[in-house]
Amino acid sequence: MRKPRPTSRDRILRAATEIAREQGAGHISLDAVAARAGLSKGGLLYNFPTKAALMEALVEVFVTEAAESLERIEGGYRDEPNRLALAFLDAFRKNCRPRTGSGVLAAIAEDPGFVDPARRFQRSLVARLKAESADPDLALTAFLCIEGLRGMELLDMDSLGAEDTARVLDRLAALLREPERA
Amino acid sequence: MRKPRPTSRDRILRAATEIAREQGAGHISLDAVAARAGLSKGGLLYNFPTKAALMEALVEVFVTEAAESLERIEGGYRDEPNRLALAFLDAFRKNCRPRTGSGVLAAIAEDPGFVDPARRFQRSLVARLKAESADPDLALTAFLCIEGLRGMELLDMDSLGAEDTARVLDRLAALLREPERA
DNA sequence: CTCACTATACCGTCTGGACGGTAATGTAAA
DNA sequence: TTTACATTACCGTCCAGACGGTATAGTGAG
Repeated sequence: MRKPRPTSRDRILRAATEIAREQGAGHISLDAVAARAGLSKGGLLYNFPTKAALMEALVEVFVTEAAESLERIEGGYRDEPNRLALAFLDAFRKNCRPRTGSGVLAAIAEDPGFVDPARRFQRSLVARLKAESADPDLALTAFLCIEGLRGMELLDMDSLGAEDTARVLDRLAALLREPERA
Repeated sequence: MRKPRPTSRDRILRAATEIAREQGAGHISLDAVAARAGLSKGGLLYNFPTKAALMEALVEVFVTEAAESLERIEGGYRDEPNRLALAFLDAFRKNCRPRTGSGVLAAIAEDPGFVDPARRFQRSLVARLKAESADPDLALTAFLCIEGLRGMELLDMDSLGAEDTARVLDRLAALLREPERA
C-alpha cells in the first residue's frame, strides 16, 4: 500500500543536504539541487511543489530519523534508572555520520519557522528527560553534551577528536548507570 | 588611538544579525541590511566593500567577543584546578543575550569557510582545556554543555528553562571546584 | 578639501516558479 | 483486442523580480 518514492525524492533530499554542507545553505537553489540529484528543475518541482516544501521535508527527515533511532534504542534499555538519557547517548554514537543536519541549517536560513517540528521534538524530549530520569540534572547534562556535539558537527567543527568524545560519553554513561549519586 | 567606527559600522553589524535571526540568514541582502541600519546601500558598501567582508566581520565580532569575555573572567580565577572550564562556564552565564551568533549562521550559509576563525578559536580552547585542567574529561563535559546551550540559542530552541540551565551549570561548577573526583 | 556618507540609476546574473509538453504505464469500456 | 482516456513522473523553456556590485553626482560637517 505504501510505496512513497523510492528513488527521486531521496536523491533530491540528499543532494540538497550535500550542497548545504559543501557550499553553504545559501547556495541551495532549485537548479543546483536538480542538477545534483540528476533530474530537471521541472522534475524537482513535481516532487516538491515549492522550495518551502523541500525545506520542510529536510527538517522532517532530520526529526523523524532522530525520533525513530531514539525509540529503537530505548527499547533495549529496560530497567535502567536513566534509560532515556542512555538511549539518547547511544543514538548519537550510532549515527554521527548521516550529516542530515545541514539540511536543517538550510531550512533555518530560508525561514526560522521551519524548525518548529524540531523544536517540538526537543521540547518533549527534555520534558521526558526531567520526568522519567532517576537523576534529571545528570540526564540534562548528558543531553546538553550531545547537543553540543551535534552542534559542532553541524558547523563542521572538529575540535574534539573521536577518542576524547568517546571518553566523555563513556564517563557520562557510567554515571547514568550508577544508582547512587551525590 | 582606538575609536574606529562608533556608530555606522556597529549599526550595520547589528542590523545584519537581527535580520538573520528574525527572517533567516538567507534574507540578508545588502538592500535589507542598509535599510535596517538606517543608511543607503552606498553607505553600506563604503563600510563593507563586499558582502563577504560583512560576513567575515560578523564572525570576527562573535569570536573576539567570546575570546575577550573569556580572558577577562579567567583572570578572576587564580588557583583553581579547573579555572579555564570554570571561566568558560561563567562567560556563558554572563552574556546569553547578545545573540551575535545568528550572524555566524549567516556567514556559514554564504560560505562555510568564513567560520574558520571560530574553528581555530575553539580548537585552541579545547587544547588548553585538555592541557591545563585537573580533570580534563570533566572540563570537556562542561565545554560540551555550554556548546549545547549555545547551539540551542543559535537555533532559537528554548527547550531548557532558565532554572534548569542554572541548576545544571551550578552542578558542573561545583564538580569542577572539587579537588577529589573518581 | 576631505571624510563619511546619501541618493539614484543601472548592469548582468541568478532565482523561484509557472507552464506546456511528453513518454510510459495503467485502466477499462467497446 | 483495440480504442480512449487517466495518471505519473518527469523535461525544457520562459519570465518577472531580486540580487550583488558599480558608478556617479551631491551634501554637509570639520
